[in-house]
Amino acid sequence: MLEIRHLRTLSALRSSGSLVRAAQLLNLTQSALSHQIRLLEDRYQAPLFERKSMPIAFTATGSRLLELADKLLPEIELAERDVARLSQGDTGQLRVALECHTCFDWLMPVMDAFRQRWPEVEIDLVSGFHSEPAELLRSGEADLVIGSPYGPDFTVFPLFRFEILVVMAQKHRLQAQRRLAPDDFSGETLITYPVPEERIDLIREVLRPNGIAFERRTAELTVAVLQLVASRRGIAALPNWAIKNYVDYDYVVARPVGEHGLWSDLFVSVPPALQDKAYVRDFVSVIREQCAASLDGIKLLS
Amino acid sequence: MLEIRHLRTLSALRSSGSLVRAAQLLNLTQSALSHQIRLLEDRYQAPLFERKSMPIAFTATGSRLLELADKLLPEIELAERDVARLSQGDTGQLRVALECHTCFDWLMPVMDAFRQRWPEVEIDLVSGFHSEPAELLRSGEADLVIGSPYGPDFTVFPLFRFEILVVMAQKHRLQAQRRLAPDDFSGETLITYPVPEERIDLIREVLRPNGIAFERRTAELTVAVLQLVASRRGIAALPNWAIKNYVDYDYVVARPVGEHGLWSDLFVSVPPALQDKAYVRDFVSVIREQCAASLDGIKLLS
DNA sequence: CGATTAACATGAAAAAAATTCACCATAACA
DNA sequence: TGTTATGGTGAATTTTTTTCATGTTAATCG
Repeated sequence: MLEIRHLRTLSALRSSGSLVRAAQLLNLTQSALSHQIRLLEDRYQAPLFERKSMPIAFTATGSRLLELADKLLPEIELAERDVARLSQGDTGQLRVALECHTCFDWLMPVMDAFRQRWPEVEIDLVSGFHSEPAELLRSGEADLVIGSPYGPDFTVFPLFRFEILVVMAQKHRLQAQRRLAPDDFSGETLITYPVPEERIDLIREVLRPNGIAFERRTAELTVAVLQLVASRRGIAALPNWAIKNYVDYDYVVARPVGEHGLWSDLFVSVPPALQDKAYVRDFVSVIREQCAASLDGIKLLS
Repeated sequence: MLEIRHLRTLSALRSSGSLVRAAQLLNLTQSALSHQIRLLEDRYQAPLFERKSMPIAFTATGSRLLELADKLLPEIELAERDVARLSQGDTGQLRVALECHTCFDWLMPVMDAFRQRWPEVEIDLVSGFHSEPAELLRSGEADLVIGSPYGPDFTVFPLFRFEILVVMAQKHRLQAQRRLAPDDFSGETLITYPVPEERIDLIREVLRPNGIAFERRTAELTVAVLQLVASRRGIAALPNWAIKNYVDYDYVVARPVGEHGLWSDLFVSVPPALQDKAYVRDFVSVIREQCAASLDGIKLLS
């Protein structure tokens, strides 16, 4: 029997273009999806999509089912939100604190989508870059932190993993290196956001453990950081998605760090009292979905 | 997770008014539905309906989900028919033969619904009352027979069980009996359709085994049979649903036969070649659904 | 060109879920 | 006050879904 689950799979398949990534989106294995699709194809006696192409191409049958999914899935989400409102009451507050400046890039569209879905929940950004986000959570000034996981005191929802790349000006002395080693940073000036050193992955994971000497200079905004980099005042370490456009247009050059690159994981942490709120869970889903769709090269967690 | 199955359950629950009958409609046990509903209620933290009332009354949450079901289920059926058409080709022919005259009563609306759903399938009634329906099937003059099961040569789909009641004129000598025994029929005139004796359940199951002597007279149409009964030319044995209105308006009187009543089972038989055709299966579903909804006192089979 | 990687398929095993079975409780009813 | 019909529940069972381990194929790269 056709089930909603199958429609979600089809939909994820289209938006991700491959079984592997659709599986990530759905928190399933690729194998599970393969079986799932095979069952559907058995049932309808017809293939649903062409696997050889990238992205996959849907057949007429597949497209018809996708059309169904497009009609049904939004209705279902709407209904489930209505039901959640009926039983949990509809008012709420969601003061979001950010641990990393760059997250702004994707948070704004996410918040817009969220406001549409939960008009009665007041969502706000807590401008808490200067104090420790965990403190905001503990003190009750924020309801939700996006950044490192603050378990076990708080309930943690995994978001995604992304690579931190080092950006430098065109024709920088390090441009020749395909990948950067710790020693390469000796004597360089690092442009960062104005946060404590331990909050900067490159310093915490690479420079300090290896005792590398470096200069540091700060800027508030991503564009400002990149502007400084481009004008040869130093190099910076930023998430791959945040710099993609600048790299594509040759404004700056990006290089991975170390053998496997420098990766960072992002989580949502909320007080246990909020963990079952439908709007909180929905907020997490919206982040995951939007980021998976719009941010290149990230890997959804768990 | 909410699934289509749950929406079907909700829908069946509304149209049948009780867990027991909804279960019949869905070919499940009452227990399965009870568990299913409990899971939903756990998930949404709210009851979906009031069990104490008859028919059950839905809560706001339940109603919202029903609203969803009403929106989704028709879309799903439409999509699945479209998909079936894509893979099986869309033309087809369905020549239906009837074993029992009274089935006309419900077959017309069913055929109308079917034509709406499968406009490209040519559905027709084979006027085959005079020859043996099984013969029509074997000779290829009909594609589908409604009546007794013609397995194992043909594929059989169960429809429903109904009670055959004996109808008599007001103040008939047998009216005093709550239930009729074989001997009560001695010397009575039985009004039947013009078909062989072995096709008439009352004769085959009750009168002949007990060696009861009786007269017989035939009429083509149900109204004609009832007219003869009402004007005291004899008694007749007819399905409970066929006579309900006449009994309700005191045109005739109905009595069950024997301790447990005389029950008959109805099936659809098709040649194996047609058994997997989506439109055939859909035809069967439409019959089951429409009859369960509109015919009083029937029990869906299997 | 062989090695490596990435994508999807597949059978068996495991896990999870749905369903049935057997039984209980309750209310309506004759 | 039994009788019947309804729905609930835990345990057992069956079915379905998912994972695991592994295979195949095609593309990529040094």
